[in-house]
Order: sequence, then structure tokens, then C-alpha cells
Amino acid sequence: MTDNIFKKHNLRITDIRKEVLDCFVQSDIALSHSDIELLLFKEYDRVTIYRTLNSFLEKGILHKVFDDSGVAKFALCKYDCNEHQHNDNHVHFKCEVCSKVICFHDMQIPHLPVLKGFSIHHINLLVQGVCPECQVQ
Amino acid sequence: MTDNIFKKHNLRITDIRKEVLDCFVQSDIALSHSDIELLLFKEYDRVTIYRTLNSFLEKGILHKVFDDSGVAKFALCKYDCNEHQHNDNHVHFKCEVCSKVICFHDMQIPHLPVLKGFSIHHINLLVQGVCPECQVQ
DNA sequence: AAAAATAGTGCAACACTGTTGCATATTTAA
DNA sequence: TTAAATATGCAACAGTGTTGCACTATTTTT
Repeated sequence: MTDNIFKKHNLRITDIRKEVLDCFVQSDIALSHSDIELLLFKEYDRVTIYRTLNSFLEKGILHKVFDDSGVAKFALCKYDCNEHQHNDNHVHFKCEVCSKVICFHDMQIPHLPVLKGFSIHHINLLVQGVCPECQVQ
Repeated sequence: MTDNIFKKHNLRITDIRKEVLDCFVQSDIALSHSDIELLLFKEYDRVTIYRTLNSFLEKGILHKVFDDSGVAKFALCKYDCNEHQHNDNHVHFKCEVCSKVICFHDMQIPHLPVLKGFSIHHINLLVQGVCPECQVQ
């Protein structure tokens, strides 16, 4: 199960890590620190949750998504990422009604014209709108 | 000068508004609340600066840019925006070295495939990389 | 199996961003 | 020039995120 993931990334297997990873495995939306805090079974210190999220981020288990609220959300990396390389450059969607952030794993970010003098490392694309569940018809 | 802008948007002409707007007119990068705080000539209350920025945002004088730090930055709207409509859907660039955020006013956000069930209102695109001044060669 | 080294957790404290309510001051319109 | 409307300053607060340090748990070494 998830234990292999930790071994693969040289992370010790602990309760909070298992629980936090489970939250992401079971969720189809991006989760923030406070989302996780509510989802966790046991109570853990706020700081420990932050550190757990950051270590997952560093190891390439999660990627960070920025929505318009300025609050960091996280989601599982679908492809093999590690501490050296993140391959998640897909589009994200934020519903303006329910505030959910969704990864469009299959929608790659379109290419942009080359910019003289600028080097590009990463591109973030966030689509804002209304998701299917929140449509009023 | 800038007074016309305030009249046009039904904002009273006050010292802080003139100063804050000047900051943006003179800056070619996006500015955060704390950037403004440092740039201002006179000292104003933090809250007043926040409110000034928000009223400019509402009236379409500024638009909000989100960089990866979660801190809101603002930049002048180039085209005629107002409280009902924002027309700024250009690409933004954030330099990973100097942290400056720049508007690429002339680079429109490319079209995306239509998503069944999702309606799109706005698209945010942030390019991260290194700007010309920070290139090491 | 015990000791040493390493890594993870909890707590206290803090910094920063942003908001609200309310009293006071300033603009603008009448 | 007064009244109404709007803007400002202050105090207080909530939320997000970080750091340092002591303590605990897990590995590795002997």
C-alpha cells in the first residue's frame, strides 16, 4: 500500500504520514492544510501537518496549486516526480461557487511564444469558473 | 493627470489615492501591499492601504495577480476596465531570483479545449523563470 | 540487544497578510 | 456653509505559515 511510497522517497513511515497520504488518495480535489486538519482521524499538531505537507512536496509526492485565495492547496503527483523533478504541468480548475480546486491531469499547458531574455522554468495555469455540480440550469 | 481617473470611477480624490496610483504609474512591475507601504511618501494606516487597493481593484483601475507565494500583487489595467468588466487576460511572469512580477500585456492567454460541464470565467497564467536582469551568463 | 545517530513530533512563540467595527475626519453636493 | 456621503485611523482579530527547541520514535551501527 502507501508504505512503499514512503520507502521509495526515504521517508519514515509514521501515523500522520499514512493518514495525510490517505486523504489525498481518497480525494479527487486539491486539499489545503485546513482541509487536511478536518479530514484527519487523529489530532496532530498544526505544525506537524505543515511539515508533512512540505516533505511530501519536496519528495514529489504532492504538488502545490495556487488558487486565487492565496491559500496553498496540494494534490497528488500523477506521474513519477521526485525531489529533483516535478512533471506536473497540467491545468488546474477552481470553481467559484464551491471553491473546489481540481487537477486536469490530461490537459497540458499550451506552449507560449518564446520571450527574449526570459528563461522559463515552470508554468501555472488556473482556470476559474463553475464546475458541473454547481451549474444552475 | 490622475485626478480624471478617480472622477471617471466615482472615487474621491484623496492624498493616499493619488500617491498609490502614482506608485503604479511609475512601476513596471506588479506591487503588493507591503511594496506600496515602502514606496509611499507619507505614512498611512495599513488598513487604509488595503482599502485603497481594494477600491482600485473593484473599479477596474488595478487587477490582481497571484504569484506562487500567495501574496496578492496588483498592476494597472491597461485597457478600459470598470467595476463590471475586467479585460486583462494576459500572461504574468514571476522571476524566481528577484521575485518581480511582470505583466506581459501583449501576450494573450492561449485558448483551451472546451470542458464538458465546466463554464470558464477567467484564466490565470503565471510563468515562472528568470528575467533578463537576473540571467547569469 | 544496546547505544548512537538520525529523523519526526509537539509546543510555544512569532511574523505576516488581510479583515471588521467603530469613531473621527474629510469631500462633495445642495 | 451645512448635511450627507465617503474615507481614514485605530484597535482588535482571524488565518496561514515558519522557527527553535525539547522530547520521542525509528534506524543504523557496534
